Amino acid sequence: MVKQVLKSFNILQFQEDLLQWYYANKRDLPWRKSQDPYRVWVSEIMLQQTKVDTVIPYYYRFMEKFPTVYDLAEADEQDVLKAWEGLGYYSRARNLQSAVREVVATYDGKVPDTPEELGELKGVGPYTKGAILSIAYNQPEPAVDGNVMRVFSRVLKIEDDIAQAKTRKLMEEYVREVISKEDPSSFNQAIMDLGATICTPKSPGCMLCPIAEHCKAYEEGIQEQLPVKKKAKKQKLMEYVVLLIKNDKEEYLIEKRPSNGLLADLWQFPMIPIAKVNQITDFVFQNYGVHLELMVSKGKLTHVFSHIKWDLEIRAAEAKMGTVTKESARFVKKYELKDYPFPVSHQKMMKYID
DNA sequence: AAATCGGGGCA
DNA sequence: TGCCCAGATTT
Repeated sequence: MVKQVLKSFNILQFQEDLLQWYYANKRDLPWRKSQDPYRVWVSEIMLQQTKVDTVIPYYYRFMEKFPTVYDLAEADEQDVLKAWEGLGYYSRARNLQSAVREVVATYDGKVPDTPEELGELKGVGPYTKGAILSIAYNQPEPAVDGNVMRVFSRVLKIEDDIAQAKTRKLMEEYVREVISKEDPSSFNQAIMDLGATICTPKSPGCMLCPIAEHCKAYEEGIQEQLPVKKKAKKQKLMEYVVLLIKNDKEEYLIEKRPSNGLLADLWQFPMIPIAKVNQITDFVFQNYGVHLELMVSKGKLTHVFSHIKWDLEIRAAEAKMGTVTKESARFVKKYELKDYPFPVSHQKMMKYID
């Protein structure tokens, strides 16, 4: 099947046209200044489901704080999460540190250069494994991300649903056949640059495309119809009251979220499910050991995740007595809040604090 | 195979 | 609003 599609495809000419364009037009990105596998690795984790422009400032700060695998391996998890604060998908940060510790312990601090060893590391899936092998170690391995699937679906007119897992495997087969054996690092990065700047999801710039003459979708004028992707289902609504609880020492009650699930290990102000809205003081006393006097509502805000939508009402409260009984909760001064990693939704609430 | 896991930018 | 983004892991 793969060979059949590629029968009428000039692989060598495609490689040359793509690479010539890349050598002349490649983006100047901070993680392209060296082939240090650790630097490549960090960049690839940060770039998962995240735009280049968003990553750049995080990447600079992270590499300054954790320049080598040893610095990251020895760091406190909370410091790593603080460096990741606002970037999202926080399990990436925890998995990265866990994997780096594995590299220090098992591979003497040297990032592995085989698919088998790399694939065993936490947070390193098929894409990241291929990206490290090709970009840092110059091996002709596929690194199939959203860009690659979009470009290849158009160039070869592949109409499979790219939301399905088996389609990624199919794409890897194509890339193995088409990838440059002389410069696989540049080849993979060239496809990504092309996907990010020319072969974009909407209104692709085919008139500027260096490989338009190889593109079956362009030939038929169906580039806007590809790739095929099943629609995502809409977010589930979750409603909470969020309490900004201040005690007589001008401290605020915060708690650490569980180490599994949504926003794992990040901190937040206490959230009360809307179903308990009529028993807030009881709920807080039972769960936190704190007696409350509820104050005015400070306003509402919404926060949208990939699969959940939070509707939040912000409510002030004063702690009257009692000691905090919840293990994961504590009162902290306003100026100490900056030392804890908070999700963006709770950063938005800081402005309601006196 | 489908659900989970964040946040920002864009039309 | 819905869609996409240099995806991986869990169910």
